[in-house]
Amino acid sequence: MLQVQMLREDKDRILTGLEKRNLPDAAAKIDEVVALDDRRKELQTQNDNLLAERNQLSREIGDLFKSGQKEAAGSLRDRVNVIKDESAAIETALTEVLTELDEQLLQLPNVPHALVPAGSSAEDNEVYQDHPGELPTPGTGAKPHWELAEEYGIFSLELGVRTTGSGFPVFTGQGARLQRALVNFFLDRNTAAGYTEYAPPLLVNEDTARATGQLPDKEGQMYYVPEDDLYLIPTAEVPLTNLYRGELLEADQLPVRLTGYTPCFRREAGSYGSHVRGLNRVHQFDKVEIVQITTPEESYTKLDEMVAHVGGLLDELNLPYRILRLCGGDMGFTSAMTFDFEVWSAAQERWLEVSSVSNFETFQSNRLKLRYRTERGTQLAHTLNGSALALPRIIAALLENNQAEDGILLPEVLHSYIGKARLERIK
RNA sequence: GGAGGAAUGGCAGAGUGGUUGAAUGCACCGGUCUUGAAAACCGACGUACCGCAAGGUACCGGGGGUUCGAAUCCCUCUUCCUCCGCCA
Repeated sequence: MLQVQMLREDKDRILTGLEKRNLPDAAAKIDEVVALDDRRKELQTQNDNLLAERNQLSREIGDLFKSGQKEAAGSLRDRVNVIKDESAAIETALTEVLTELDEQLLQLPNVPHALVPAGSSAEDNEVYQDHPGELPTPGTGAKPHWELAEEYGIFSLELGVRTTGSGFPVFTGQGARLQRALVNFFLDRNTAAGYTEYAPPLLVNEDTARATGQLPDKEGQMYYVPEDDLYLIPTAEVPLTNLYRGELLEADQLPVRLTGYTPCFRREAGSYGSHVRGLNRVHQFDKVEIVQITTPEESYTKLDEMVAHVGGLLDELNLPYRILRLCGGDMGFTSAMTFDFEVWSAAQERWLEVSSVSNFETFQSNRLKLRYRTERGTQLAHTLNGSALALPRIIAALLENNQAEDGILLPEVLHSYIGKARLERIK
């Protein structure tokens, strides 16, 4: 959530930024928020003054009672009762203004960083780091991962339909082992890089979902359990970042680095078709996430650091990838800058997104009330997160890119995790 | 699910209607003393909002109520602890 103070002091920069998102009527929306906040201040000041008078009179009434001056106390009490009525009326108005202000503020997306390109769709994304050299060509007859999955017994969508419904893959045998191997590999690398491992809850309450920005923006994308008013997490970002909701950190506690493995649940309402075959888009998938909490001065350095870390994981897996800097129109609601990692899927001959690394600046921390102490007082921290990494498309790419006569050749870093160097056909 | 108990500042822990934003101890920070450290002593020590400032307002788990006045009384919700039941 944007801070009103920022809207007041930095309107031009914010407008320039929001234009990159093609947000209609941005200027009018900002003006309205500021006007509401003006009204808020006015009402609050009025009310504070009334309450100050009430407190003063109450003290006098107390003194009068002690000295036995009952009549004098009575007349003061009448005056206090008048004040109470006035104050109640102002508070009603204040609550209305606050509600409206909150609603307006909730609708404003984060302001893209100056380096974020303008644009309306994925086509306007900037190729930040292209894959060097030729893309691998596995040769004619290369099979897409959903065919390989059958041949090698990696996962079954049919079994998922039996237990649950479409889009819930069941990993089997060496496929399940591969998945576990990748999770362990990622967690080991992340913890070695200084991230502390957490295993958070997979269901979260409404406050948590709102603080990281999933609500109200992505309401329909999350599975919801009405009985208990809980949401299944769409990413570990939600519980991990909320671990620090409401905290006031000392400067020497920063940066905070967290990592966690969780299944992720996404309704993906309305996306069907050939481009979502196999593991390309599923309702439940495994992901290892990294999160950082840091200062405004350091957050973009940390973003670079996280991008480098994720790139290192893909290097180790020997997967061809490129890095995109998302344009304003393609970026998430809460982000100020996002880098997407895409791996090349040789058989499908297309890029698959496997990681998204973002700096949210103070957008989340404002909702989280996540601050740290400086010499000049408290300040909102910056939050960042990224996938390191999302599993299904990594598996898809590993299968497709590494298929050979004698099996699927696994990258060396995985050998010890999976106990063998290649996956074998089961039929 | 049932029956009890509890929730106060970074921590521990007073406070059951009136200058209590809150005693006291510990921790932390500044200082005195010391060659240095410890000890001792002195001082400072919550957050948010409004205000140029002085200052004002709010906050003692959340919400609501009673009262001139609530950390303190009432209602309600949440969480934690103990016991019983159920259970991976």
